[in-house]
Formats: sequence, structure tokens, C-alpha cells
Amino acid sequence: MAEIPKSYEPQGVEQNWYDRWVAAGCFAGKVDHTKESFAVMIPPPNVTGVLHMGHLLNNTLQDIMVRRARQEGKSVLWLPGTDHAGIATQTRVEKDLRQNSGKTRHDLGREKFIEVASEWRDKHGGIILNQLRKLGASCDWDRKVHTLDAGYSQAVLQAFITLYERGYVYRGKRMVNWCPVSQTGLSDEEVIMKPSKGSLYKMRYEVVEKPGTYLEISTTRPETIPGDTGVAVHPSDERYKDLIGLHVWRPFPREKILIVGDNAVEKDFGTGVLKVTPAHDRTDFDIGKRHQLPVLDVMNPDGTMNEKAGPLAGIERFKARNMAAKLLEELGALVKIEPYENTVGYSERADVPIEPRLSEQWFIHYPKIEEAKRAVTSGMIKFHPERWTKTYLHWLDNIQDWCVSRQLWWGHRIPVWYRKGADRNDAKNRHVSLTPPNDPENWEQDPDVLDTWASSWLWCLATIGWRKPGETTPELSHWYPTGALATGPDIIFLWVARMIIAGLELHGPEKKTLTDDEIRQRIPFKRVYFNGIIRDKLGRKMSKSLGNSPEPLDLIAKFGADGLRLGLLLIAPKGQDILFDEDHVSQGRNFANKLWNASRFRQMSGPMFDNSSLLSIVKRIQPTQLDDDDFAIIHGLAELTDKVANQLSEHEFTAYAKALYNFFWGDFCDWYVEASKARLADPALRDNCLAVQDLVIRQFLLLFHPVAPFISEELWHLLGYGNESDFIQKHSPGLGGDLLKTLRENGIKLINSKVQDVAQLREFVVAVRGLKSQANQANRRDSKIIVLAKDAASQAILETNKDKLFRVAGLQEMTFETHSADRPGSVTPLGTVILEMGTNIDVGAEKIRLTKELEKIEKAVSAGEAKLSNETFVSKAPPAILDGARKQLAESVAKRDEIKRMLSSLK
RNA sequence: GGGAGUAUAGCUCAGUUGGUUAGAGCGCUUGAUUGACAUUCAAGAGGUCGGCGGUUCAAGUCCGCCUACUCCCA
Repeated sequence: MAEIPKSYEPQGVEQNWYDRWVAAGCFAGKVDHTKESFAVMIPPPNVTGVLHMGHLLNNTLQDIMVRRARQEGKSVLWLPGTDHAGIATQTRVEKDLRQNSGKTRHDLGREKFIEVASEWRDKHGGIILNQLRKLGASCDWDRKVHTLDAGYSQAVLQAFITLYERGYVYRGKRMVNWCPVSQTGLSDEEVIMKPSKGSLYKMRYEVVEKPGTYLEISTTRPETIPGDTGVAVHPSDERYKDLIGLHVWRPFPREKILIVGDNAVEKDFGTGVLKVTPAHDRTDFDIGKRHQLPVLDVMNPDGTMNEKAGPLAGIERFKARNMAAKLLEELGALVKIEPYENTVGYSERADVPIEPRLSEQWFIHYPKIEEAKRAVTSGMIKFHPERWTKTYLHWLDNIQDWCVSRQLWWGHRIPVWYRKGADRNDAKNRHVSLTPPNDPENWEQDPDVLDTWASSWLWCLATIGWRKPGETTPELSHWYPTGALATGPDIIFLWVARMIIAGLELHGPEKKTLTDDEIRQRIPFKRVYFNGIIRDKLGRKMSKSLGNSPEPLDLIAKFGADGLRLGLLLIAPKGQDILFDEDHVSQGRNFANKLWNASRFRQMSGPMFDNSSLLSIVKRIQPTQLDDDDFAIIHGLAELTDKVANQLSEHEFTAYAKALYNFFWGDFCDWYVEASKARLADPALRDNCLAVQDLVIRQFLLLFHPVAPFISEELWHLLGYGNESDFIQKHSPGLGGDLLKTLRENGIKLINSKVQDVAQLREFVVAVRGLKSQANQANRRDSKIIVLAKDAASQAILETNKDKLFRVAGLQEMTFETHSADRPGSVTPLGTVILEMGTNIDVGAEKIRLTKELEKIEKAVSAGEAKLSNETFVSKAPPAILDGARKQLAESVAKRDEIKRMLSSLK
């Protein structure tokens, strides 16, 4: 038994245990069909990313779930991995390339570029996972998966092919969100709507058939004027009805364009006239389609205007906007420019406004929407907090087809070949397969890759071996569906919903509809916990540019991984955003230190005996020597055990952390340990008291382990609960009932009434300390009190616990009186306590205190009286409530009278 | 425009199906501390539970309306 150092120093402890856990294979997921399985798939971080605050919380939650599950004896897998992050990585590598060698990816060519990007990934990709080790994440590192691994890639392509074969994948020319920087199409989910300040340009177009008549039109995007192929008004708009079918002059390049009537036009917006630019706006595209307007694309893929833009050709789109305004002015077509705020879609990765752009893309028509809804509404998948269900359903109700092709090189290349020179939109000219055609010289492969989310939506399947529907692996059949997913609500559509859909469609043979049983087998996870987003203490998002994001590794160094984990949980309200403040996190570190010192105190209080099992500790307890506090603390321990089990299964992580914190610090350290010091000084009682402490600490460590793996493991061994390789994860905390049963079987029966007695005793002590503090005796150890006990039982409690009472309250003498003495005191559940104060009573201060208390209690009395004199209350309230109210009123009245008496004695 | 969330002590938040005198941590005030821990201990101040109305014997909790802020979707 090593001696425990004075204050907890996490660094060495953490490194030591992490290495030993890994060496002993503690995190290895083993397929064992005799045990209940529990798997968690880590939300794969971007390979480009480094650990940030969000990861800390998210992975702490996962670690808590899997560590608890291991303790419960389940067959556990926590699988780590990374995501190739198509756009982010490619952008990053291209940037490096440009800076280092002035080259573009086209200079290198596709193959070479992918080689360079792979090197970049191999160099930077491991960082984030290594950082997670510092946090204590107990992932099965041997099973690490990357979305571009060969097997995983095969699964991704097969999923595409399967969906193609099942008729859910199609290719088409559609309006997509185009990112001019990354030069690729994006899905709707990758577009961030942001309010932006811009201008509203009011201009007028002359009606061709009625010279001198003008239509006033407002637009935020005058640079697209060259692409206008019509103007639209509402067909029932009296102002313009008669003009439908006529033409106006487009100002530049000057050309006749048609006036159409379309219901999509809002009569009340602006002047009620809309310019129609089918190639550059979704609504306009639809209007154009309805009226057969030509589609005129006036922009290049990089966001510059093309040769069809006439005077704007070659100009960058925002410069072109200003230039267009000038041109309008010169032509006398500009009416006015006013400031205007609207929402503009931004590319999530490149953070520039997207361009609606018409292009050939691959789309997935989502399958199994109804089943995806049912999985959640019927509770087969449970969301925590539950309210995200609504968001999820709302999305499914309004779901749009998913644009999955990306004009990038970094990713899974679309497994489609086209016959050279033939019509690509004719399925006969396509070869959709994992392998190229036999006569490759006659074919060319689609140059695009798949959206990264079209690979990560298979995360729960492909990480454990799914390669095609119908085939399985031992891992897949054992761990799928996984137990829980922990992630942020920001990717509920991008990832969570899609994983559900992927599972429902692809984990099994083709079926048009699914039964509940089939849904249950196919869903990727049974629970989803949405953790909050971490913000700074002012509520702002953590960001590099604001510099308000602390470095996670620094925090770990400062507070210890356990302290940080606990600290985060303590400030993380359920599913709500978290305002991060280091001062609050220090609570976690302080608690670790408190636990450390309590253990140290235990060690210093007497020799260590056999702690090797619960039974060996229980056997050391002498039932006859147990006092009120022992009963109360053991009762509390059993209660805590059940509470924790419940909170963890309900994903109430903050409540779990708080329950542990309050029990150990408040009930155990501040009361039980302090109170037991009297007994520890008595050789006859000492060992029994130590046995109870050993029991409490052991059970506490078991409950605490999921959130604070390092310190709990360290103390587990230091205090002799486990030897060398007997890791704490092998031991289940069980339920409160299990604990009590073991005690009972060894002749220890708890007396529940003692719990109440101790609570009253604690209140009594608080009252005494209060009196002493007021009388400037706070630090005296020899105060004297007089007690007017409420009844014989109360007096008995005080007498039985006299030693500890004297110790914790700093008393030397306690006498009981039956008659009211003419001195002020304090009313407690056990009776009135009066402090012997000698001659110097501060009558004024005492009067103020008592008067205040009297006011309070009188309110309670009158409230109670009003309640009880209310006939409907008396007749309708349940007996327990009625009884309680009567009791309480009686107590309040007694207290009031007592205070009144004391007050009058001061006069 | 549609949807969701939040509003409780100076700050950050608990408060389970309505039921004793609404809690915690931090901060603040006062006092302590030479053998577990100052990453500590003790005591104290501080709240008409956002506003208005309703249901009920009983509302922080349920319902309606209003106000403010946050987020998501269009």
C-alpha cells in the first residue's frame, strides 16, 4: 500500500493508467454472444480538424456510456474513426499546394493530387484521435476506421449502386447550390442561411409594345440582368393584367423579353413585378419552365460573368453587381437604390454566398421516409432530449432529393462509366458497378465524387463490416443496431436522419415497406443523445477568429482529464447550449482533489484491512456498533446507486454528476466523516467505522468511474479494492438493493428511521453553529447549550449522538431543561436550543434576527391556517397531503410561539 | 412566414406525474484554519419563479394570450 500524496496530481496518474488499460486490452471490443451487446460509434471528426470544446463534451458522454456498460458486464464496443471531409480537405490541400509550389490540382492531375492529399491526411489525420486519448476516451483503437479505407469505400460505392438498382438514384440537370470557391454543387443541408445587408435596386423596363410605359422592378441582383429572359406578374394583379403577353426591353444586352403571369409572384412584394432569370434562381427556374422561357446562363463556374453577360463579361460577380447598377443609371433605367436586408445562402465550408446553378448532378431520392418517421415516433429510436423529434419529423415532411455528386477529386469516385460519345442520360449508355467495364477504352468514368455525407451515412454499418445488403459479419450481427449515438443537434439532418434512412434501406434485402420488427433490426442505433453546443461565457460560439476557444489540451493539463470531464458535465444543462467558463470547470478539479483527500484521510485514520471485495468489507462490520450515521450514510449510498443507474439510463448526465458531487462532498465528507472523527479516536469503535468508510468509498468509486476514469482507477488500487490487473471496469456497482441484500445477509439491517434522525440532527447542528456565529463563538470548542427537547425521542437522539454533536458543533456541555428559560435561542425539529452566552448578549441584533424569523414563520402559519380552514381543501386533498399540512401547521405554530416567547424575554 | 427552445438568487443553472417554508454551484459578506483537503471549513445576505389572465382545494410546474432573447427551416 503506497502512501497517498498530499494533493491530487493527475498528469502521471492519467498517463500511467491509460497505457495500462490499452496494454491490458481493456477497450477491446470482443464479440461475445453470451453477453448483451452495446456499441457506440464515434461521430467521426474531420481529418482536417483538431480537438475543440465540443469534442470534449461529446466524447466524455460517450465514454461515460461505454465505461458504465463495461462495468455492467456488457459486450462493449466504442469504435473510433475519421471522416475524409471531402471539401474541407481538398480545399486545405489545394491551398497548401498553391502556397508551397504555386500549383493547382490540375497541374498535378487527379492521381497525383490524391496521392498528395492522402499524404496530407496521414500526417494530420491522427492528431485528433490522439488528443482524445488524453481525455481518457476508451475507444477500441485497433478497430479505427477511415471513410476512405478500402473496405469502407467499397461499402460506400455498393450503397450507391444498390440504391441505383433499386431506383432511388438518378442523374439530372437541376438547379443546385453551387459554391464558386470549391467549384462544386452542394446539398441543401450544406448551405447556411445568413441574414446579409445588401441593396435593393429599383429599376424600370420599358414595355416594347407601349413605348413610354415602364414596369418598375426591384432586384437584389442586377448583375443577373443579362440572364433575364422574362418578367413575371401575378395573373390577377389589376395593375399589370393587361400587359401579360407583351414584352419589355431588357436593358443590357438590349433585347425583348416576355411578360408572363405566374402565381408564384407575390403581389405585395415591391412593385409586384419580378424579373425572371431562370439560370440563376430557383423560383425563376420554375417560372421559366412553366412559360417555356429560355434558360440563359451568364456566369462561369468560378463566379465570374461569362461572355453572354455582355458588358459584364469577365467581371467577378460582386463587382459586376456594382457595375450593373452603374450601367442602369447610365441608361436611365435606375429608379433608386435602397438598403435591404435579406437572407443569403452561404457555402458551409468556403463561407461565400452560393450561386443557384443549373448543372448535371446525381441525386438520391430518399427511401423509407415513412419508416424513418415511425422508428422515432414509436420509440424504437429514442431522442434525448425528446423535442428534437419534432425537428426531425419536420425535415422528413419537407424532404427534398439529395444532390450527392461533388465536383471534387478527394472522395469516393462515382462508380458510373458512360459510353464515350453517347447520351449520358440514357441508362443504356451507363455502366454502374464496383468494377469498370470490360472494354474500358470505350467508356469514361464519371469524374465526380460522392458527397462526404454519402459515405458517413453508412457509419454504423460499414465500420463493422457491412459491404452489401444481405451479407453480414460477426461484428455486424452482434453490435448492430448500436446502443446509442451522441452528437450535436446541428447535424441532425446531415447525419443522424440519413443514417437512419441508410440503415432502413440497406441493412437487409429490398423491401418496399417495413414492419416494426424489420425497422427494429435495421435502425442504426436505439438512442440518440443530442448534446448542447459549447459557447463562451457571453454566449458566443467558440471560434478561432474570436479567440474565445480554449485549447482543450491546456484545459486537461490544468484541471486534469477527470476534473475537466466532471466540470463540463456539471455545467452542461440537458440538451441546452453550454456557456463555458473556466471558473466553473474548476469545480470538477476541486472535487477530484476532495475525493483524493478523503481517501487520504481514510488511509491516515487507521490500518487498511481486507478491501478486496464488497463481501470482505461487509464482513468487517460489527452490526452492534453501527450508529445512526452509519445507517444514514449506507442508506444514502444505496439511494445514490439507484439514482445513478436511473440517471445514466435516461441520459441525465448533469443530474448524475450533481448527485455524485452532493453525496460525496455534502453527505459523506462534510457530515459523515466529520461526525465519525469522534469514533475514529476511540480504539474500540475505530475499525468498524473504517469498514463503513471503505464500503462507501468503494461503492462511490464504482459509481464515479464512468465520468472520472483515472482517479477512480487510481484510488481503486491505492485503497486495495483491486490488485494489479483487477481493473475497476470489471466491477459493477449493481443496484441499491444488491448492496442492502449483501448487508442483510451478513446480519446488517438498516433502520430507515435513522435517516430522518440524522437529518434532524444536522439541522440542529446548523442551528447551533448559527447561534455561535452570531455570538462570536464560532470558533470556540467549549460552548454550552441548553436544550428544550421537543419530546423524549428527540432528547434521545441528541444524547445518543452527543459525542459527534459536541465535536462538530464545538460544544462542551449540553443540558436539558423542560421549562422555558428566559433566553433567546433557535427552534429546530428536535427542540429549542439556547446558547449560553455569558453576559454579553447583543440584544439589538438578537431582536432583529428573531423578528425576521417571526415574520417568516407567521406567514407560514397564516398560509397553513387558510389552507386548513378551506373546506374544499380538507375534503378534496389526499389524506397524505392533508396530514402533512396539519403537521406542518402544528410545527409552525409551535415555532412561532417559541420565537414569540424568546422575543418577549428580550424586553 | 413556419417550427422549436429559453425566461427561477448578482451570474450559470436544478426543480421528475401540480402538494410542506423554491434548491445548488460560483460570486458576495462575516468568521475560522499549524495533522485529509485554502483546489478547505462554518455561518449569512440575496428570489412577488418574465407579464397578464384562466383551470384547480392547491400552480414555478397545466392551459391561453403577451413581451424579450436564442436556434432551426423556408
